Amino acid sequence: MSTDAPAPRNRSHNVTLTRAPALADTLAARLSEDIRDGRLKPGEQLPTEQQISLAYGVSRPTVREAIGRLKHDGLVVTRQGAGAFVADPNAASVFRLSVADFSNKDEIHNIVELLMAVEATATQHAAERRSAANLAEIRARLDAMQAAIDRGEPGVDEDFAFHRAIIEATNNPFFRDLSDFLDRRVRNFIRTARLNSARQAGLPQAVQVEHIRIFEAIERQAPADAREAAENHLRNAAKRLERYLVL
Amino acid sequence: MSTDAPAPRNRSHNVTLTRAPALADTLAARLSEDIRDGRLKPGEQLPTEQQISLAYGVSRPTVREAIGRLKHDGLVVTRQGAGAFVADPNAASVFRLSVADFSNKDEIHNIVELLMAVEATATQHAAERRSAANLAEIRARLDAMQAAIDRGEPGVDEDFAFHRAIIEATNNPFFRDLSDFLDRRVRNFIRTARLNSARQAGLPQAVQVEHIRIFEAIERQAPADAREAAENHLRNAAKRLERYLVL
DNA sequence: GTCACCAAGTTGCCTGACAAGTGGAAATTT
DNA sequence: AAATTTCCACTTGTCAGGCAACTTGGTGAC
Repeated sequence: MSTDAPAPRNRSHNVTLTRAPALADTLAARLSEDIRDGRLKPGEQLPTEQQISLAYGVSRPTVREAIGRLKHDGLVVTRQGAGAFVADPNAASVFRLSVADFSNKDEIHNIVELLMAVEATATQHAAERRSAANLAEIRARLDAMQAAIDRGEPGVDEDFAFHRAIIEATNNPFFRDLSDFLDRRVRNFIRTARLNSARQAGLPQAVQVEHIRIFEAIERQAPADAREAAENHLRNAAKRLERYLVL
Repeated sequence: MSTDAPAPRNRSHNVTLTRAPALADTLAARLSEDIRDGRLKPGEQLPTEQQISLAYGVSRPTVREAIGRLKHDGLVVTRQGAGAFVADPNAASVFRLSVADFSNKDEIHNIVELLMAVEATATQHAAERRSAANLAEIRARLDAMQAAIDRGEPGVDEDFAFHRAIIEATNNPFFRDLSDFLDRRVRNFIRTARLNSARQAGLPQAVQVEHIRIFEAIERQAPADAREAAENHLRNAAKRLERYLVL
């Protein structure tokens, strides 16, 4: 009944799926679901490491690794000697956004929607409070983009750098980090989905016209115009994305 | 020179700060910085677990735990038999937003700014595509808020639920999760900072008037009006927050 | 020159053990 | 009997050592 039970031999339980998802990860995912779906309520104590270890047929280090993840994500807090407890969601200080299956069309749509919201507002803020240095940097990126176009290149990197310079001008690290992540995600998707055809035959120049409108609004510090220009640009970009998605 | 070197005895190296930050956490933070600051470049191989173990004077399980965190955050990828490598930031599929020191006034300001951007756009989308069920839920939350006010309560929970019902109507989990996090964070700050005085003497009713404007815009599916009403509400809320912050 | 094979190195996971901290029950005192 | 102290079982944090699975580069056979 106590702790001297013979250690269960369960190597055969190895889930060995293709490209092993790592035991700790699957366990962490399960516990994480238990919390999010309310099977484990805030403040409630988790089973002890040993109990989980027995219940799931994995070793304690593996359980510790899984719980460590949850702790890292702010879902649980542990107190040495006492146990592990489900954290109060109101006090959680870390937000985790996982874009899992990027082949899902809805997911892309939702991501792009969030991207539009963040970048449009960021562009507005940039117009409100860009410094002279910010403006110079943005102009430099715009010129670099034009140079790339003149060389006949699609200029994806220059495009990204232009937007990044604008976001930087918001002087808000949360906008910067989130926008950076979303932007990378979408651009990477476009790249891997081999939609580069979208960047052909005069399209870059059309994009550049929209960039210029954004730049000019930021230059004359007109927030409303900047937002509208950004919204227009993003709307068109989303439209181009949609169009090439169906192909 | 090989692996038979005597295990270093370094229990005295225990950093024992107040409320022990856990060895693995500090190690993960250091490695994480190395990556973010570019001392470790994308694609580059990390030192082996054993090397790190020796270098930092901790055991291999601890190193594993730290690397596990980085893996979880999408900063590194590991290949059994090969090693651990810094992940390509373009391919990173998880975004992590950590709101560390919440006593910092700038940080609050930045968070609120992001919250405003997300919720205003979310409210707009809610007006665009709320279902009848969504609308009913939002109305129920609005009524519950009114009931709380009539009972003379501040109705913070009802307020939160009202906003949550709106966000839910966007039908976009990214908006929902991010907004949920930011909202909780700000409200929790207000609570702990004992600014409840902000919720006195007719203020709830003033807030409710703004809520009603938002609700009506969503009801008649007027996106622009909904956004404007939400922006107005959030601007006022931010103003109230600022005012009570200086006290 | 090409290909199969092997050995060293690395991560993934396990067992067993001890230290540090917690909380409640038992023992002691009032 | 009630209050206080002491102590012990339990839990998490960390360590050591070991084996299995996998990768990679080099070596030898052809």
